[in-house]
Amino acid sequence: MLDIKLIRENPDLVKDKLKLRNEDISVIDKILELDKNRLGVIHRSEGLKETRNKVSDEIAVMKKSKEDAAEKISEMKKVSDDIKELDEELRKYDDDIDVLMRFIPNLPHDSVPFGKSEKDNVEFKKWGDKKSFDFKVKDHVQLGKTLDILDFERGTKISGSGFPLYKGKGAQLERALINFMLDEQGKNGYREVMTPLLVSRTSMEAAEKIPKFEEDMYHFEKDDLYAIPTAEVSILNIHRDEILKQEELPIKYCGYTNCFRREAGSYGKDTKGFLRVHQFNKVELINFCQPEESYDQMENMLLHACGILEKLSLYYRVIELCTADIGFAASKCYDIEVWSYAEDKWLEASSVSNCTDFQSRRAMVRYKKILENNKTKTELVHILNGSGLATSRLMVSLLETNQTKDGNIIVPEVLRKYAGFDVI
RNA sequence: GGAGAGGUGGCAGAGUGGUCGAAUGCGGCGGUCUCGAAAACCGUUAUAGGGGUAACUCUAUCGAGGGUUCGAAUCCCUCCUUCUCCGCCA
Repeated sequence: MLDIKLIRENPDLVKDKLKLRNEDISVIDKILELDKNRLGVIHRSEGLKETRNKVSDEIAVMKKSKEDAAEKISEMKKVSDDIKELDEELRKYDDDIDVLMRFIPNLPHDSVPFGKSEKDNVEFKKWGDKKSFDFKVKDHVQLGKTLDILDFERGTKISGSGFPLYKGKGAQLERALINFMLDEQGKNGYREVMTPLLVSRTSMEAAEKIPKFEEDMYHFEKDDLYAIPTAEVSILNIHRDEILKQEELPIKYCGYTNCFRREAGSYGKDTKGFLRVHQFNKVELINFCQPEESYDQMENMLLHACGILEKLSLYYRVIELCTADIGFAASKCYDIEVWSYAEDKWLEASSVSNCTDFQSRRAMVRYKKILENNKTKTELVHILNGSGLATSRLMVSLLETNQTKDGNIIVPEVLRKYAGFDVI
C-alpha cells in the first residue's frame, strides 16, 4: 500500500502518478477527507485519554489516603464511555480508509515509459538470433505427444484442463531445468529456500495479492489457506514483521515452487498446452534491499534471469512495461519473452519487478539504517521479485527451438549433465 | 484428536487491579580509569501514531482480538502459538 503520509502531504503528486496508470484519482480526495476526520477523532480521543489517565492516578492516591473518590469515579465513567464511542468511530474511519487504500496501486517510477495500454510497452533488449528451419516445425503439444513426454489429455482427466502431466524424459527434463536454474541463481548469490505452498490470508495480504487478486487464487476454505500463485508470496513473508540489519542487506533468496493460478476470466485464451495453465513450476528470485539501491538491484536481477536464457541459447527479448501495464504492486517492470516458433509469437517467461516499499509497508519489513551521526533510524526495505524463470512457457520455446526434422529434441548442452541424456 | 503448562523489552527473567513502559541480570552503546586493553564504576538502551521550528510533550503497545473496571501486564472470553505426555498417521 501507499504511504498515507505521502497522500496527505503530496496529494497532487500522487494523483499525477496515478493518472499515468489510468487510475481513477477521485479516490484520493475521498481518502483525504476520511483522513482529516480520522485525525480529528484521534485528537479528541487522546485528549480524553490524557484526562482519564491523570484522574485515575489521582483516584489511586485518594484511595490510598482513604479519601472519598466517588465523585471523580463517576466523572471518569462518563469520560470512559465517550472514549469508547470515539474509538469506535476511529475504527470505522480506519476500515474505510483501508478498503480504499488496498485497491490503489504503487506509483510508477520516473523512468517508466508512459503508455495507455500494453501496446505502448517498449522493447528494451533483444538477444540471440531467430532460427530458421528447413522443415515445418511442430508445436510443443505435438512434440510432447509424439515423444510421449507430455500428456495434456490425461492431466485434464486427473484434475481438469490446465494441469499438465509430464512423463518420462519430459518429467526428467523439467526437473533438470529446475535444478539448473537453482544452481545458476545460487551462483548469482541467491540463498535457496523451499517454502510452504499453502499460506495464510495474512501472508497473501502482506504480499498485496489480496484483495485485488482474490478471484485468481485457489482457496482451501476449511483451513482458510491459499495456494501460492508464486513463491514471491511465501518468500516475501519470511521477513514479515521483522527489523533487519543494514549490513545484511541486500538479502537475496531463490526458491523453486509449484505455482497455482485459477486464471479466472481468461478462459478460451491461449488454452493450448502450456500456454496458460493452472499449475506450473517456477524458480523465483526475491531481493530485500535498501531503498537507494533498489533500481540497481533490479538491473542485476534482470541480468540473472536473462543469463538462464542465454545459457540455454534461447532467442528472447526484454520488454520495459509502460505505465498502463506495470503490475499492481510494482513501480517498474521488465518482462522477458521467449520466442515460440510454432505460435509465431513471443511468450512471457519472466517478469522482474521493483515493488519499492509498497509490499514492505503492509508486511512491515524494515531495517535499521545507520545515519551519519551514528544514530539509527528504522526504515522500510525495498522488495523486488523476478522469475528466474517459469518453466512452462520456457519449455515451449525449449522444445520447439531444439526439435529436429524427424521430431526429436536435442537437449541443450548445459542441461545434459542434469538430465542424464542428450536427445529425446 | 485428548490431557496439562507456558507466551513479558535484543536475550534471560521478576511482576496477580492503582505514580508499571515495566525490577534485576546479561548483551549493546557512551564515558571515567589506562600507554592500550581487561576488570571496576557511572550513564544510556523499544516501536508506532499525534502536536511543536525545537527542547519537548501526549497517546498506544507485556502473543492477537474482545470484555469487566474510574483504572488491566495482572481478572474473564475467543483465537494464534510454543512445550510436555497420550492416541493416530507418514
